[in-house]
Amino acid sequence: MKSYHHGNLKQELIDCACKLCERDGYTKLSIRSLAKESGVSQTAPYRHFETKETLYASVATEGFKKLSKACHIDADKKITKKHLVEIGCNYIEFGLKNANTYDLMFGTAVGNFAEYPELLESANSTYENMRLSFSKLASDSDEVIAFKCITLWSMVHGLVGILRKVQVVGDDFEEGVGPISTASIIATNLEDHLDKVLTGLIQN
Amino acid sequence: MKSYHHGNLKQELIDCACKLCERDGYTKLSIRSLAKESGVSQTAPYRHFETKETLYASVATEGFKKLSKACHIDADKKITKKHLVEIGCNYIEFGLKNANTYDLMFGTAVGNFAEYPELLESANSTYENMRLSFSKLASDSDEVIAFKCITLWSMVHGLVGILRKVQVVGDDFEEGVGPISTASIIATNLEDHLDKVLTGLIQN
DNA sequence: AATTTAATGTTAGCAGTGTAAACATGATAG
DNA sequence: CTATCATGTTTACACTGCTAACATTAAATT
Repeated sequence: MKSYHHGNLKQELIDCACKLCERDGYTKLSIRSLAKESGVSQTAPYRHFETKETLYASVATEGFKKLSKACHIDADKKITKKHLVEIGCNYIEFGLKNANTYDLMFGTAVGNFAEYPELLESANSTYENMRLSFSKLASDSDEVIAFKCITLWSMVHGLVGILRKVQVVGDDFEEGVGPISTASIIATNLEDHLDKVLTGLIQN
Repeated sequence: MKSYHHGNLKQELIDCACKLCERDGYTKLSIRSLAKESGVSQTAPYRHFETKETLYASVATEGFKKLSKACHIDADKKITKKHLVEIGCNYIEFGLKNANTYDLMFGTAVGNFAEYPELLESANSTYENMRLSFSKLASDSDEVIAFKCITLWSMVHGLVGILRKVQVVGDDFEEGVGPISTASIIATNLEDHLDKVLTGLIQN
């Protein structure tokens, strides 16, 4: 016989939401189905999440934590360009392998991060980690470091978007000239590619 | 007295959808509200759009046409790096000024472009235009041109995403070091920025 | 010109959604 | 032991995408 109180509902809902979000995309996720999945009444989740956006925020928070971890390289030692390439590759790999979660993190489903302290914290910490890596690469000023950081971020973020989108666009172009084949070449030589575009950004 | 047949419903629905999509975001758009707006019964749109995704596809198609136009530079004459920077700036400007439409075009709301011939055509033609511009810049091989094109595209696409996202992330960093202030510097010096990152990509 | 057909509209209704309000249960603090 | 409060349930509302059956009228065929 099951007890009236679940005991660990909030965490179970988040875990389940993360799983379903990644499997079907966040648009397919409904609070009701989530509740059913956890064997609980359809409005029970509202005791833990004020609105659906709050739930989204929790899933996105988990996403940023994972992204942060994926992009972390443990090096007290001096960081080289190679490390940055590695960070970029890991970032892109995360974006491609967790595409649906990535959409939630960088789309408009959660309107204002500032309303969700944990989300804000995890997102900022992802940025901060990247920034630290750059700061270990060269003795640039803080402003220059921040600049390089945003630039790298937008590069890898853009690659994730385009590499994904291009797979969905028909390829009635000549061999080797269309977006799909081109993107797939880039995708299979990610390291080389990142190395190349990073060269314009940093020296050494 | 109004006639039973509207006469131009499909186009009116598309126009209205474009407007509402851009104003409120595509998630807020409902077929029913759209129908009401056009003074027609709630299921009338289904005579012109099989599913909601079909409607999305039409809006996205309009978006790609506008983007294509925004990125077009008329130059039979030789193209320079400056022109590419201009294309990039126009692209980013479009993405920022038509953010909600841009989401529809590059998000997952329309799953498979190949199912919507007009959308496919308009998206591919946007790419083809960019490619042509690059081909007039230098006498590279087709493969190299395609490569540069995808690279530029992912750069500007990424900048659109990050510049937008960053505005939504709280900025509890030191002055000039956080993502918001950094991004805003980039945004207000877009030309310089693009020029810099493009330099690694092309020579001349 | 008359008639059939196909395109385009309407009405009614289903199943699913987010969310609020009122109530039930039971863990915990006094 | 009792009162409180977090957490669960039931019920209900307004909204959504979409389907089926029917109505109207423009266009095609005879």
